[in-house]
Amino acid sequence: MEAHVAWELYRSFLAVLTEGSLSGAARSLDIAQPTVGRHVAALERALRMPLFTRSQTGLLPLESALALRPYAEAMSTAVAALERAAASQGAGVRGVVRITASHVIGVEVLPPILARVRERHPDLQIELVLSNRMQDLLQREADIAVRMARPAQQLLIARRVGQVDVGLHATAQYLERHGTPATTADLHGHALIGFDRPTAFIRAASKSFPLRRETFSIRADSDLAQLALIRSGAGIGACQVPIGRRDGLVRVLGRQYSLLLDTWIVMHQDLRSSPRCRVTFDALVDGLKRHVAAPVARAQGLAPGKAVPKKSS
Amino acid sequence: MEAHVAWELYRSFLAVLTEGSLSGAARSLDIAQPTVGRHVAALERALRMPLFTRSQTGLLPLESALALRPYAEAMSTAVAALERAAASQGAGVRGVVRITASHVIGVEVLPPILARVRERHPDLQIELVLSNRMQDLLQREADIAVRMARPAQQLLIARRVGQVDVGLHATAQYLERHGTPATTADLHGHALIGFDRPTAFIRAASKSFPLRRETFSIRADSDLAQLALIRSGAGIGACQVPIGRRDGLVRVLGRQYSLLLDTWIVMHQDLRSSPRCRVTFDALVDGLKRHVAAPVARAQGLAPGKAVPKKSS
DNA sequence: GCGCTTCCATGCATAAATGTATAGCTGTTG
DNA sequence: CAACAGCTATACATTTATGCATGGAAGCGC
Repeated sequence: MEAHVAWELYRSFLAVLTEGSLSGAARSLDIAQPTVGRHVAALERALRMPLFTRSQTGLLPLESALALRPYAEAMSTAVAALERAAASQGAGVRGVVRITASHVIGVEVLPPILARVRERHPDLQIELVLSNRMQDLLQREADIAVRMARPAQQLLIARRVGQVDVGLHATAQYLERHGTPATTADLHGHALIGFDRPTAFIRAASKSFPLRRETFSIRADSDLAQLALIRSGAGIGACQVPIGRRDGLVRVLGRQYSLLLDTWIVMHQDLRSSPRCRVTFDALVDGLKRHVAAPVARAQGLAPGKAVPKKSS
Repeated sequence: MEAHVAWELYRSFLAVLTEGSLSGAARSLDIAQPTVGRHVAALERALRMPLFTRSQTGLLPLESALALRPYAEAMSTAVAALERAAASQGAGVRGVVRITASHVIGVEVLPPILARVRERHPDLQIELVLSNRMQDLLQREADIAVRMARPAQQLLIARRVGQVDVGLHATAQYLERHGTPATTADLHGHALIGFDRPTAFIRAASKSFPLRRETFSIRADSDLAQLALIRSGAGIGACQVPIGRRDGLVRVLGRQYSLLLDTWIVMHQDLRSSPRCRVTFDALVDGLKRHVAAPVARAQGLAPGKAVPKKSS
């Protein structure tokens, strides 16, 4: 490894890795193809190891290159975060905020909240990254995350917005046709919508009630697909109670099947002083509190208000 | 913010930030001072914001520069990690491993363990980073960490090596001169060695027994200093039981003052396949298990073996 | 098999970044 | 107050990196 490796080389290296060819990398970086080729060659010389096997169809990364890839990606996300921060400098709510959330939250819950923020702050730009892996706040892949677990890192600011209840739901039409199950045993013979391969979350949920792949007659790994299936009357499946309620779904077996998920809004503490993040953070806390707490916890408990229809517990 | 900011500029930016002057940065990067000046100017132009106020005595970073600093540092640590990984490519146990641990562990416990590893693997180089903030594994500031808490990130491999017991200790000479306290009340009047400003760890410990600054007649924030004070017979203070035992210290009030710390060895899972990290990880697990478990848990409990002398509980 | 596209590698003219030398300013020291 | 050491900024020669044009090789579709 030579004295100084120019950081540019790493940028080209990563581009080749993601594009799969010198030409592609050159296009994406808006530089000339020979330049990228020279960068890769220089890097290989500097690190004293081959990184790719050249062919006429592109560059095939060697194991060594793959091993280095995560680090180059870390550089890249750092650059992205820096430039995001730079673009948002100065007072006022402007610039880009990247939010990460689960697919369901991102599709079903966040849009109206974000629309409202944007209306109040037209100079604010929002990027929504939907992903179920949530490890990326420290690396600054996102500025703010909506999570279903208390974050353990002390560099993060976390605000709990409450617990969201997950229960079994179906459409009224489905239940009219197939009957409303009154006990767990009644679920047999129903079209149950569930997961295909278990995720970490499902494994955790299995502690409350046994869940096996074979239990379900309709399987989909995408939460959104499951939700869509429930909505279209395909059967009985799990979804967040506030969403089911909003969409006129009927909750089945009530609190017998209930999974309370802690919900947190999380942000890196460095961003506390950034107006754009501050505002978005507060809006998310507010919006999700409204989504999570008010109608649900009460409908679930004993408080008055519009109760979930046809509760059968 | 302009289309493409050369990554080199960020390197120079960070160097100026840490060195405080263009000339200093140039020296540290081994390039010419005007080059660094041009880099900073180019970056300011690209980001459309001033970053420093120039003076004849150096460059003073503006708030904007300070806000961007963490990101530039993230880039830098990514580069360091990449180059570390690159240097250790190929089979065999060679290259650099960075280990982070608390000051006490790093000074009192790790050296013999690391010496043994190094003897077995002469091509292995070890960097020891002592710090009580432990947030840095994901950012790859270090490859392996010795922690006192279960890590919550799922990208990390963690192995529990047991619980290390922390108790009150003093030298035999001190106790001969001042008497051995038999009850908590007896501690009054003794020279108690403790913290100056409470840390997160101390706040957590306070849940077990009340700790206040005023309790102590000798205060030092450095764990190592406290340990040195105990060793030199200055008074009674807390230290890890295995260390006290090894150094011939006498435990005071035995299990009445006992704080059990879970001890974990943690590594990023990407490094699993790296022989150098693998070997070091295993050696740390083994060495710390030996340090933590064997003599202590037994001496503390009821198993036979060389008991801690003069136990007074 | 022929054209078409896409890829990498090479040679060469040009543009860009770098280093050297130097001037000017500031703060410190005797 | 003069000498000195440290810093930045500028001018200019030179090295270095880049882009462009081109050649050859491989895959794809007709």
